[in-house]
Amino acid sequence: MAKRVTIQHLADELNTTPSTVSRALRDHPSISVGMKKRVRDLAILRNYQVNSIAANLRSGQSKTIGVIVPRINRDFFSNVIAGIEEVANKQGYGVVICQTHDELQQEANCIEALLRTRVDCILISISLETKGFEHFKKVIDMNVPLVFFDRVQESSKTIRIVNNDEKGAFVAVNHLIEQGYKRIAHFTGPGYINIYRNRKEGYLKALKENDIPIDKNLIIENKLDYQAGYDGMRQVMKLSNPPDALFSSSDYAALGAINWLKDNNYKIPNDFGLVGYSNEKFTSHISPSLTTLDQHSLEMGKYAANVFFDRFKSEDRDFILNSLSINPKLIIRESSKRKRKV
Amino acid sequence: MAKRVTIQHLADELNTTPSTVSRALRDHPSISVGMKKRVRDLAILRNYQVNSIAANLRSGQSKTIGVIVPRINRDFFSNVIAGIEEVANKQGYGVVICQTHDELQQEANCIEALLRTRVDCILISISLETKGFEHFKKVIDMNVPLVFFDRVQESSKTIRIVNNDEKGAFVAVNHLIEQGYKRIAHFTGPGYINIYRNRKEGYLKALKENDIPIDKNLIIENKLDYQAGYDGMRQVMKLSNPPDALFSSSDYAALGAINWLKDNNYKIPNDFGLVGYSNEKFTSHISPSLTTLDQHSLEMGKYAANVFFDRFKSEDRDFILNSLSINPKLIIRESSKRKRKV
DNA sequence: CTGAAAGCGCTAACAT
DNA sequence: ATGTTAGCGCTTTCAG
Repeated sequence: MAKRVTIQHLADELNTTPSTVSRALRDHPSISVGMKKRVRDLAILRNYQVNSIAANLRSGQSKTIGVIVPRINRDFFSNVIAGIEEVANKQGYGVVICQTHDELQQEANCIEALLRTRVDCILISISLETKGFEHFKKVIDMNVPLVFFDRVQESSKTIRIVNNDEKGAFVAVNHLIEQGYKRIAHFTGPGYINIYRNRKEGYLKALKENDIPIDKNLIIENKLDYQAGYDGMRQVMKLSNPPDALFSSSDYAALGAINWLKDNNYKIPNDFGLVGYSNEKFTSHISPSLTTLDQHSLEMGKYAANVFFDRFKSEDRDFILNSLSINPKLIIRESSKRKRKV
Repeated sequence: MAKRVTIQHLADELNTTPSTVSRALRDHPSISVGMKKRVRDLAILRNYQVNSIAANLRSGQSKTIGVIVPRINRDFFSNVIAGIEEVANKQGYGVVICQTHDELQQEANCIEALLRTRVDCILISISLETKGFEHFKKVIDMNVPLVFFDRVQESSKTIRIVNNDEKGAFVAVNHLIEQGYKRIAHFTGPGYINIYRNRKEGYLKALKENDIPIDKNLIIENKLDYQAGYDGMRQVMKLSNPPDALFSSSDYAALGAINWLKDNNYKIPNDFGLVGYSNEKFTSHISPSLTTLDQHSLEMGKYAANVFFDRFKSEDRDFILNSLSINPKLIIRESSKRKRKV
């Protein structure tokens, strides 16, 4: 086991001190170019690697950002993460990712783990099970900046980056109405989660503005995964007065719905129109391709990370807003395009 | 900024010393139950959190495993990661994840970053661009255990966890032949990557054993993403003697192929049969659903992590194998089921 | 059963 | 421009 080479070794070999080596390595202005070169050459030669652990302990910061998401294999989240990484890396920060699998207990575990590793900041999109704020208390107590994105905790004063879900839903449902659909169903998630509640609001608002009566039987709250979508579709289509369109708060549930419709010989978009949410990659590859809302996930990640770097790092900016809202963009595809336009 | 509570604070308040507090917290046998209780109660009361950075510096290990994958938003990789996390967390280890986006430069960056943070082990599936071993040298030099999985570096003596890709491919192609397909095309990736080379071997072997002539025009090497699949399909179908089936080394490329076929009015599986690779979740949701090979991704992750814990941690096991091979499982779905059986 | 003391590798005031 | 010194928070001999 070759012991790892430290700053001390380099100093000894160059007949100088650790401080000089440290400074040389980090391009400190008051070190002569000659010394810098000698130090660096030797560092490379000896295959020296900074020990960030030691550096972090000393400097009191870990130079890493902790990110907590429900699951990493969603395009939405993996793009957000990519955005965070882009900004963080540019600032010399690392990113560590945890997934909660949409479980509250796992979320608490993730927080504990990140706190122990002394991340400088936590960016989080909460799990489906998260209602309370207790497990975030510790983060606040330890003075670790906390930024919520997408699925946020609203009972707190902490910063939030969200989509304008209500507006997105409103635009989506209006689009369906324009295409001539009359009875529009809606798949939604738990009402205590901002995004689902807001999307439902947008849905209701669009119906009202178009004088379409609201039918509670057409609003289904479920897990929003593939199977829930499949089952939900069957459920609403068995009504005496079934819908002719669906606005789903999730692309996965919309996919389930599409497959139920296909299995039962409905023609999309003629018999039935659909709009999903999130612009997951598969939505453009399936047939019919799925109309959906793009949430600018990459940008959302960048914003979230920048909140930390701007708000908590530099005092020179007067960053007073607590909540940043990004407008989603409707991507119209085959599943809802009943009328052809020029 | 409330300064964070340390072991020293607790010691002061209890009129004891840091060593005692440290031991009490870690359930050291030679601390009285009374003391343990007092320490722990106070720790909770004061909201004490170990500073892993300090602990790691002292103990010389970070208790974290570094994982490097091409991209996290593939079901295959995210499942492998889940497997790794499961094993690691059980051992009190954390996991940090890096993605290379299939770029060599990013891969090198990830390695550097993980080395700096002094991860205790690196588990990696290499990028599409990775041919050499140079950037792994440093890992070996620093005595950090290195485990390859799935896409592995074969020119080294390091441990590898792989699928039996050749066998998987062999089984897949045999299945197509059994279903009556006569001319089977193949989409593959760079030949210097084990998985693609081995799958191609399996494909060739199956053809040979069934006395089917090999036609090089039917073997396409591309990026294996959706677009490459779409374009590749067009390319082979324009041949004077086009294929009637495809074995694709990637589910995404197979999806592209399916869509080209649909766009051109081919009927699947009657006119054309397809088999993909990896059992990505979407393969069961599209129509026709895609026959593919499941790689036991979760298990692969567990194996990879356990290699570290068994081989590098405990000396009591004689773990001599350098390469562990897992048999993939053919999942037969609509895209290749031409003959109906009982 | 508990305390004293040293040190992990690095950084940064404070010298010189 | 470089050296001296102290210490980040924890663990771990070694002594009682």
